Order: sequence, then C-alpha cells, then structure tokens
Amino acid sequence: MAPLATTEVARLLGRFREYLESRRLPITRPRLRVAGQLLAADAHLSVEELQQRLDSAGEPVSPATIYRTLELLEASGLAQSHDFGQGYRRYEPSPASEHHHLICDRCGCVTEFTHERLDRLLPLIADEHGYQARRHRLEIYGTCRGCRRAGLG
Amino acid sequence: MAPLATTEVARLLGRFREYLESRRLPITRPRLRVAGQLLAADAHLSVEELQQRLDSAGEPVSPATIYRTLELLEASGLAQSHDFGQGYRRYEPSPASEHHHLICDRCGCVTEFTHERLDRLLPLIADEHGYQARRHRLEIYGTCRGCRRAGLG
DNA sequence: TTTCATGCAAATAGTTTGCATCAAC
DNA sequence: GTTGATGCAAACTATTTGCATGAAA
Repeated sequence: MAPLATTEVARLLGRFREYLESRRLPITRPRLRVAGQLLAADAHLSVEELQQRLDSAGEPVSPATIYRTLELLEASGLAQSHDFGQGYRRYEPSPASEHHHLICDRCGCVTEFTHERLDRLLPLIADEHGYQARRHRLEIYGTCRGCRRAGLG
Repeated sequence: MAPLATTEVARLLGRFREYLESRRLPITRPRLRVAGQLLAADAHLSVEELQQRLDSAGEPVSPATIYRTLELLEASGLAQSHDFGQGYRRYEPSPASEHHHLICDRCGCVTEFTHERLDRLLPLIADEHGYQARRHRLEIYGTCRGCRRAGLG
C-alpha cells in the first residue's frame, strides 16, 4: 500500500477537524496525532502498530484513546477497519475507490485490488436472494510473490 | 440453511469416527454428541448455541470440550468456521460445494449462495497480483427479505 | 493399565469502560 | 468556568490452557 501524499494527508486531517467541529467535539492533540499517523500510514495497521509508531514519533497516546479516536475516524468515513481473521483488527485510511484485499497467509502482508465488474455483480446476487445489499467483503488468502520466491509458498 | 438428511448425518458421523480412529484418538461420547449436533444443524451455530442445543438434548458438554471437538471437526474437513464480524465464530457442516454467504445486518440470519463463474475468477485475480490463491471469502451484508418486510430495512 | 479426554477454573488477548484528572473552548 | 477527553486500571468476552479426575482402548 502506497502512503498518501503529504498534501493529501493534510487535506484529510482538515476534514477530520471539520467533522469534529460539526459535532461540537474538541479538537485535541491526541486525536490529531492518531489521525495523522493513520492517514499517513503505508500499510494496514493494527492498534499495537499504531501505538508503536506514535511512541516512536514522540507522540504517545494511550490505547484507550487510540481505540476511541479510530471509532471517530470510522464514523467520519475517513478510515476503515478490517478483520482479516488474525485475532485483531487492522485500519487504513478510506480509499478513494472501494477495493478488496489479498492477504498473505505467510507474512500477513496485504495487497489491494479493485474489480468494477465484480462490484456491480454482488448487489445483483444479493437481490436475487431477497437481500438489499449494503456492503460486501471479499478477501483472497494465499501466498504472496515474495514468500513464494523465498520458498515459503 | 436446510439441515442434512438423517442418513447423511449418519454417514458423516461415520467419517468422523474413521478420522479419529486413523489418528488413534478415542471415540468418546462428548465428541460424538458435539459432532452429531453440529452435523444435524439447520443453521450456522455459535458455540453458545451449540451448547444450548446439547443441554436441551440432555447431552451436556463443557465449552472447553466443544471448542476442542470443533477443532477436530475442522481439521477433519467435516466442518467449517466463519467469522462474520459478530464477535464470535459460527460453525457449519462442510458443504458439498463451496459457497458464499449473505448475512443480515438486522437479524443475523445467513443465506448461502454459490457462483461458479465468480469462483473461477478469483484465483485469476490473485495470480495477476502475484499471489497463489489458497482460499477466499466473500460475504455480502445487508437486510434480508424478512426484515425488509417487517419494515426494519 | 495405559493413554488421553473431560470439566473446571484460571489464563489470555483484544477491546471497552468507569472514574479521577486535565485540556479544549 | 464548563464540558468533555485523557490515561489508568479494571472489566469484559470469546477462546485457550493447566491440571486433577475419569473414560476409552
């Protein structure tokens, strides 16, 4: 996952401030630290990883606050969480266009892909079964290129 | 989810016994109770639901043993577990043909569907990204027919 | 009679929450 | 000054594990 450009991170941080203002919620230093660190991330981060990065950056935030801020980021639409069945959730900035995930069984790395035709197909399938689709989740698990090359496949 | 025919349940129970024998593992009463109850299920059961059904049937088994037996059932290929993001796992007998799930956001009910073309497509997508696909997971979340009729959609 | 499963209770791990204190406004 | 956030520690929940006892082979 390529990190967002610095200017884009700044723009999204601005949107987060607006979101907080619109809800009359204080714009606090810990909130901005968490948001800044997640929005600038180059990977799907766990809360633990996020905390480590905040610590390394000399901007420590407690796990409780990290969780609470992530909730706000999700509610505002600026971030998404995923459960890849690893026992904890991982977070990423909301992508410009919705995408799906390839997850490596070996190293846990995540690759994103989009597939328009597939996205159009799924609501139709839901409809055939009487469901009104709201969202879907598609994950492919396997061995990534790197692990296959390393003979771990 | 329609329950399996009684004869089919019996056949699968036989396969479970064979699996245990082949591993020199004791064929115990609690193991057969758990397997029998899950294989005859008409839905995707949580461990709690499974325990309730066992209790109701006058065949109580402790949660620890239920978890341990489910592990064996998964290892033997006779059962599958799913995490639908509800905070706990749900189990079902392994289907004859792999399928995907529609999950109702409201009532939690699960509907299965198959889609051959889609199943053929996914490994190709993985390959395009350098992954060797091993398995995939496709879930559509929305409102089921019943909940929509009840005006809960 | 040897081996391994069972049930209980304690441990685990990610996440959530209550509460006293502190920062934002 | 008022409101609500923070950090800590305790609580919570699904699941796993250690151990004394009991059942299968």
